[in-house]
Amino acid sequence: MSNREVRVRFAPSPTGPLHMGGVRTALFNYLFAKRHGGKFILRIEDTDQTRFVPGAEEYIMESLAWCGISFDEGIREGGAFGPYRQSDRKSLYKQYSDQLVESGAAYMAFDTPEELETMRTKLETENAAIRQYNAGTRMGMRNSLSLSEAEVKTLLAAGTPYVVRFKLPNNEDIVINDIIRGEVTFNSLQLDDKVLFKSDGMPTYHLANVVDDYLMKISHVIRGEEWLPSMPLHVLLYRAFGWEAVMPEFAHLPLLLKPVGKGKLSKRDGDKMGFPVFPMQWKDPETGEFSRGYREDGYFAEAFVNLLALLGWNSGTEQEIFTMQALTELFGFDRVSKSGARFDPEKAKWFNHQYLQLKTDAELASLYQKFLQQKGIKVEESVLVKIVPHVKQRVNFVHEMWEQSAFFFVAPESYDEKSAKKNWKEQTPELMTKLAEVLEACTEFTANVTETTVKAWIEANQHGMGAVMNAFRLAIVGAPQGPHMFDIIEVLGKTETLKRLKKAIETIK
RNA sequence: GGUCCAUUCGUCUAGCGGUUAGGACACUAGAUUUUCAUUCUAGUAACAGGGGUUCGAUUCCCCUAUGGACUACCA
Repeated sequence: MSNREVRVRFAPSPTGPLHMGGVRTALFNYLFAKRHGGKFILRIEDTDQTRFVPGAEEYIMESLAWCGISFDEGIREGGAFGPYRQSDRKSLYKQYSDQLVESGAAYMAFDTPEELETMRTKLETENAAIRQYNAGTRMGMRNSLSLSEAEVKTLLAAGTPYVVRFKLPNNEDIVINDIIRGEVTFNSLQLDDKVLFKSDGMPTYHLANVVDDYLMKISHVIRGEEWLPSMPLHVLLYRAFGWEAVMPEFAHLPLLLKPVGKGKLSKRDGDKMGFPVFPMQWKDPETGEFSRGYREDGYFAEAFVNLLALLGWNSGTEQEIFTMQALTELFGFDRVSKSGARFDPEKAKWFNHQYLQLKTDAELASLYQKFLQQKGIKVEESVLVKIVPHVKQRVNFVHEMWEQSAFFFVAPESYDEKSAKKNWKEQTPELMTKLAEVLEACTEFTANVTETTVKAWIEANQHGMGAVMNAFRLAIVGAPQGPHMFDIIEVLGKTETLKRLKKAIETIK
């Protein structure tokens, strides 16, 4: 690896919400930058004006901020290499395009979309081996290479729209080193003379990306595997510009695949299988349709980052839980795998479970209180601090604590029929009445004291643990669920406990 | 169709010529238990196939198969 300053960029296109695969690409860039004390840059690639989606740019920045992925330079952060939005750099690209045309590395093409379409279908029906617009076909098209100088002049004078195409070498092997994949070989005949500059006055991704990476002194291009096929074009561009000496190194990340079936992970999979594919909720400005997000679904940002980091990378140890800090110290491409990773929503939940257990009771109480507030339930945080430790290990998300602890806040309105049938026998009301007396007599209503007292009473009278406790649970909780009974009644307090017992005795038949 | 990339338990993965092929998620069983969970213990489960190279291949090479990506005046 060269010893120049590490400068990497995340270059999304603001055409919609950022997919979790995109977040992972950003994450790996960020980790690599931090690991090497380099800079991380956000560059917005919006050269296609027709695909602009309002709010997408903000969404990208907010999602990454939520994840704890920060930029050193970008449209908000500023920096010495700006502007960082390609539409704001528009005036810059034409000269580079012209430079290539002048040097003969590129040419002007006047073909209309219809003509291109005709060529493609013709080549397809002919079953031609090469269907690209390149050395094999370009002389049959209308461009500054096939037309005479006079014809080109006439077309230009008439204001005929044209694009600038890269002139690929004929039948040349291009061998490139990818940090993750090693040596990859392409032949120029299989590539095509890509459009570099569009007739609307904007550069295409290919030109803009190379020019900007050069101007921003990018040292490593880290992006998804879908870009691998255009790597040779980009390398050829660096050569054509004479920038090969400062060309960045390339690393193409494996893709995130669907949990089941074929293909890469898409929005549809999330809808179908009930998991988010976006970091945050997104409202489509056109349709008003909502897509769920990890944040809104109750995932901790740390858990989300952690699970993303392990999709395609591993530490080489058996450790699976990593803080962002730890990741920045350990991350390296030598441990990034080459093959695509199928996303497993079940394991995602497990990660959140792990992070939830790591939170302090006070933190969880505070988060849970916010959730309860939205539900219109007002509970003191001091009470929640007592409840949380009894339910946290049973849940993956803060909101799931509700179903595990609702009975703490609301006395049972009805009683689980199945459990009643099984546990509420003829002599149960009498037994519960006695139990109430035993509890009433407890001077201290802690779990410790009540448990010792009640158990002693059961034993002394040979009542049977199951007979008492199952009915007791039904009376207090209303269903066969929840934590340890004596922990529950300690939180409930003597008065409420006795009240519920009494009501159950009167109600359950 | 073409090009490129990939291929270890169902899934994420460790392995970098000699291992009882390891871990995690999920699953199953047992233990614990006042319910449901948790927890603990145990278990099922993989080198895509075929050729080489080698004393020896999961590991290196080739072919096949399968999967994926790309194949726009989109990124």
